[in-house]
Amino acid sequence: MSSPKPKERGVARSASRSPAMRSATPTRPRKRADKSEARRQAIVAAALAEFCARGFAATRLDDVAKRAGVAKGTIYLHFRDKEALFREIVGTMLVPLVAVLEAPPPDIPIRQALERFVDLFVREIYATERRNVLRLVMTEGPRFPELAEFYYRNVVGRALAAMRALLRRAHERGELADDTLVRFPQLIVAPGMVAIIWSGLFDRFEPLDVAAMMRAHIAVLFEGCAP
Amino acid sequence: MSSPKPKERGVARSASRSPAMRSATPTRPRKRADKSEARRQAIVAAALAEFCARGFAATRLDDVAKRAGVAKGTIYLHFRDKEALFREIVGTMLVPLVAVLEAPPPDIPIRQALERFVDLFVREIYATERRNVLRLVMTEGPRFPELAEFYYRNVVGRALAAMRALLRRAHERGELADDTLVRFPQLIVAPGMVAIIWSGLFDRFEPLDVAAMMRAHIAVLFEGCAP
DNA sequence: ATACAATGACTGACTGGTCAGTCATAATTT
DNA sequence: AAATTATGACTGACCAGTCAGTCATTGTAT
Repeated sequence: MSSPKPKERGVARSASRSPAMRSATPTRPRKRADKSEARRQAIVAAALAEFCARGFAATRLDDVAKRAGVAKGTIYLHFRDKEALFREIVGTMLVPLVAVLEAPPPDIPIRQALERFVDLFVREIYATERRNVLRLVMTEGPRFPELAEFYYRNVVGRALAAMRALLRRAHERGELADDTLVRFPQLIVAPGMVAIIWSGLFDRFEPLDVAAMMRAHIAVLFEGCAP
Repeated sequence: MSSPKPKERGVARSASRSPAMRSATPTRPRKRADKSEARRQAIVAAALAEFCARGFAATRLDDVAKRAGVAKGTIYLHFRDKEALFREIVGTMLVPLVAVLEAPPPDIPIRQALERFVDLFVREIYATERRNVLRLVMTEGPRFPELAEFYYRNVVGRALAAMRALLRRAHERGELADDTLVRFPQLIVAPGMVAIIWSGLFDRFEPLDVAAMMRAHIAVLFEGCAP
């Protein structure tokens, strides 16, 4: 938190464009900054892979550097230390998605809204690297209290609040029999979380069709399982 | 698997009794072996706490020894290495519970059976150290393929199979509208898993009443959430 | 019963290897 | 040439695992 060595650029990076923009083709523009940014991306990608495979403590920065095709010292030009690199990864990749959840409430039946949510989850999280990021948060969170707090404030808390608002509106409109789901919005996402854990542990023994399971879940929630 | 140094005693320990049994009170018997066993227990308990708090890679055996009130070398008299100690812990604490699940199927309505299951989960897992063991498996499993396999074969797979059998019987008896839950028994336990993760990450921000949530879950499953 | 010897559980300083983070030097860009 | 960026050998801390030595307990002899 003290030494200002690596400028620890905030989230808004790669936005500016040098005012004295060279007249060269804009498709291969400023050499220096671009290469630097590309390296940064390579490091982030490599680190994500290594952290996912080994966890925070067991990941070696030598391996990250090798995978990124970069010398170890280069990592320290972009990130203050191992933890900063870790935080960059887990703090960056999921936040944008929350905004989608918080978007103006579509005026459709609640069941349809939940089905859209399931689609979004499968498509934008489960089928992408974000799934691994989520798993990282679940597995490393207990050892990084600030990370857990960040996630509660910026991801989980907000997502759950949006979900709750959606459900409450539906309840008020008479689309839900009671307020159970409003009180426990976790019940909606639980199968998704379990699927993420399952995929990391047991998929090789018994693969799980997440999309089917989550659709089935919504169906049971609405229709009940009694005959 | 090779050097026979720590005798790696199997499950059946503390069974034998020296033939030349001393006539002293049987309530405070053989001093040496008892102390040894007590130490072993202390090490296991200390290791469980440390592994839960820091994860496998970041746990120091020096700390385990200190917490157990024992010298580091002593650990190696009881366990071949750090991993053997880890496996002892996670491989021991949950298996016995599975037998309960596989017990002769009680002849009660499926909903009641599931409510019993929820009770069992809350009482015997969530409210005990076993919750932390389960979390350890979820968080460290991806890095210990044999551990994941052991768990699939001896815990998760068996528990899910028992659950599936229970649900299938209910379906055949006409107590369930379709086979959704038979195909995805994970849907029954999902809220429990989420609760375990939640407790490690977010309980300090927003505590979660697991028992209430799981009861609500069963209720929604059976009654549906439509008005 | 008392003394003496054998046992082996326990100890903790030590070793060898690993790895995060540094910095003098080299390469590249301007 | 000056400035910026990248490199990788190096350092020092850290830690799993070892082993020679200690001593309480147990067994044996007097």
